[in-house]
Amino acid sequence: MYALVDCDNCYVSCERVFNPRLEGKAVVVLSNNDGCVVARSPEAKALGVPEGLPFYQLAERFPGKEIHVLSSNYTLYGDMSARVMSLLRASAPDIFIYSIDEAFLTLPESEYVYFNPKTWGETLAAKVKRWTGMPVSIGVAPTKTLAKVASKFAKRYPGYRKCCVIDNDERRKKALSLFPIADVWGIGRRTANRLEAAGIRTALDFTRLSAESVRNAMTITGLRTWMELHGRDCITLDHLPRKQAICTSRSFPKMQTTREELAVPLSSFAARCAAKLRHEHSMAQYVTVFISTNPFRDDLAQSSINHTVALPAPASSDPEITAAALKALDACFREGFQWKRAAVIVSGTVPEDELQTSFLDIPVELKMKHTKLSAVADKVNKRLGDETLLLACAMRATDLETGKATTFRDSILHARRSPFYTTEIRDIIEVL
DNA sequence: TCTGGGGTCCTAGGACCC
DNA sequence: TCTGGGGTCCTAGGACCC
Repeated sequence: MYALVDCDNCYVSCERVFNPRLEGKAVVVLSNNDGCVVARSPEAKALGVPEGLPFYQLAERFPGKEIHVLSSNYTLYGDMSARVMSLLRASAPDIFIYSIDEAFLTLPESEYVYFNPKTWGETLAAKVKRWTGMPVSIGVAPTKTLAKVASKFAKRYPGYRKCCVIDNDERRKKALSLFPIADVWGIGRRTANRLEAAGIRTALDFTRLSAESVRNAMTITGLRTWMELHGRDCITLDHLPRKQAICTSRSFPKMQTTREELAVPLSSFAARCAAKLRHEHSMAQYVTVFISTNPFRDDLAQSSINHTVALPAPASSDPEITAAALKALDACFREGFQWKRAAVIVSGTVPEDELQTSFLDIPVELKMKHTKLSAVADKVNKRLGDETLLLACAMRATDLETGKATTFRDSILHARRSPFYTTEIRDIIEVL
């Protein structure tokens, strides 16, 4: 059996833990640069605030409504998630963290005789809430797709006391008959529209199709979902392979026009990619830079360009990845456009310990130097915060008025961000 | 004026090889 | 008139997830 543990409105709940005034209110959290709505409280959902709504349209669309708006605070959400996950890890032998707000737990079959999943789930949800402040909903079922279904019921109906179990055929069919096909894990908007047009409205309707017709219309991935809904466990998530590509991309608060303006954020993205590679114990063979204009501005010339540079040998250090990214930028930069967004993508990853055997002709001493430098950078930045130590090319020239050099991160808008309650000593809540 | 970020998997079709 | 057979690898595009 699997248990899916899902944080309720994760980002909003993180904020409410430290700002209880937000309880019971319509609350939304915005994306980077305060661009659009990425999380909503149930009250905001009830008002009809759609996900992805551009922030500037919020006041137009919902005049006179009291909606609390917050910038996203990923430092806080990441830390709160780690707290929740550590409790889950202690409660089950096998855990797979699926996203910042979800984890699948595998429940040991051998203990079923003594094990009541319903009581176990209710107890776990209550403990997570009491210890971290985070409300979670738990679904227990023989497959991951059914566990997802169960968790939605646990979330929707308070009667379940935060845990819904689907453990026999009668319950499975009953649940699926009440479950819209569009809400099934693995069925996206496109497929849902097609199915609904064919009169398939619930998950139960879908399970009544033949395996063959599902396979023909939706390929092997659709068939897996179909089998999972029938109670056959066939989606494996453990042993996730090394990431094949790692991407860091951002929109700019203001459009950029010169090569120099783009070089600063791209240096920062490159170093971020390098750090992610090192975290995975990987090295990359290719570095791609991607720049694009603002597609919403019909009045401006549009362009979207990318260029890939092959590294002489697999790399994961800030200097090597950054140098390649700037080389790629030189190759794709064009004058006469207003660039709104850029990305660095590192790909062709190999495990870092394969380096020695496969690439004997590289300058080993230089490589060692980069490795040591990166290790120091990781240590400093972990302790004192991201980008405490960074390459000079990731900084804008010193501002003559303030005497300060700034980074790309300094330019990102987050006007309504909450304090770093759990990770910064100066931000710890004072009780007066 | 203002519109997010980061991944995975699958398939079809073309290039290429013998 | 007639134009093989079988395989791999790569890429682009679509669909999905959070």
